[in-house]
Amino acid sequence: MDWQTLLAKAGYRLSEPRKRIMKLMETAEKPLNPLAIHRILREQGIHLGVVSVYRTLELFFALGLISQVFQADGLVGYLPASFGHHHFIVCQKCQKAVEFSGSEDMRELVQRVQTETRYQVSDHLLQFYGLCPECQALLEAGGNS
Amino acid sequence: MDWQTLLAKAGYRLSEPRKRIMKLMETAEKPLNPLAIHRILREQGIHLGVVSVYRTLELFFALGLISQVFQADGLVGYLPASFGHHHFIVCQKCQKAVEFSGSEDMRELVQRVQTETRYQVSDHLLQFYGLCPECQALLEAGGNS
DNA sequence: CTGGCTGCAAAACTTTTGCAGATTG
DNA sequence: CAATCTGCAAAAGTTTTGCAGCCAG
Repeated sequence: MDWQTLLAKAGYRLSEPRKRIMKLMETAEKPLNPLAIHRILREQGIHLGVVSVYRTLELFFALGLISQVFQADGLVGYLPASFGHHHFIVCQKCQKAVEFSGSEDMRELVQRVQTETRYQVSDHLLQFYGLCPECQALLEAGGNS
Repeated sequence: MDWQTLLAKAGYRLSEPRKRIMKLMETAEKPLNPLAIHRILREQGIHLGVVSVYRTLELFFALGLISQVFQADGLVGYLPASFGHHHFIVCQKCQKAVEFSGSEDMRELVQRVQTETRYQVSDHLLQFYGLCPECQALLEAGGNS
């Protein structure tokens, strides 16, 4: 089911601002926060109220259309969410992020942590930080700055 | 090496506000953000400028004395950091958090992700959310609200 | 003593709220 | 058309900056 259908089924309208924001999110490679989205759209000549950006992101997030990503510097951004668990790896140089699949590998760890801490684990947050292929190549090519 | 020595070696002074804040952090069970720390200390009759709290936390974090914790609702708080990698499990009911050890179990996963994404992994963020023993007991006792 | 540190005030920035008017279904 | 949605304005909340005076080493 595409997001427009999902939105409609949940009783929401397909407005122009929502279309614009989703279109941007769909192509986003880096985590975007509300003000960044507002700024980028404005640079493209699309002027939305900041408030609408906040409200739209809140809605999309509640509907599970986008995920929150925690950046190494503590800021929080959004990225489009595919289904299932959402784990991202973020490039520390260019911020480009991609999703990777699978929390299957974590079952053992979850077991161990439950035994060790006596907490009952119900969810987890897992992100990796590193270098994307492009930035690795740049560094190897000698762009060592 | 204790934090006071570490602070001194790094060329910083051991001021009263810093002592107060570290004393609070050392006993913190839940992630605390700057304003919360300011509020708690004020409730204890200790009045610091909000600014000092921000600057002190920034310093402690830079020195690795405290860690950032990402809460399920997207807010960021601080907790004391023991050494090595800092992984926390946070209670979704009372926010109490404890550290758990070991990223050894993640080696395989890191390998797989590196192959899958072609990113070079250098760091990771791993947190669990769940129920602490106390909150589990409360729920079982019938406090099902 | 003296350079770093605190805390005030104020500015800058981010996020939320209330409401009139535009827009979607 | 009617209810939802947008966007402005303004408020509320958070974080940063500048600076005078204080204090740890």
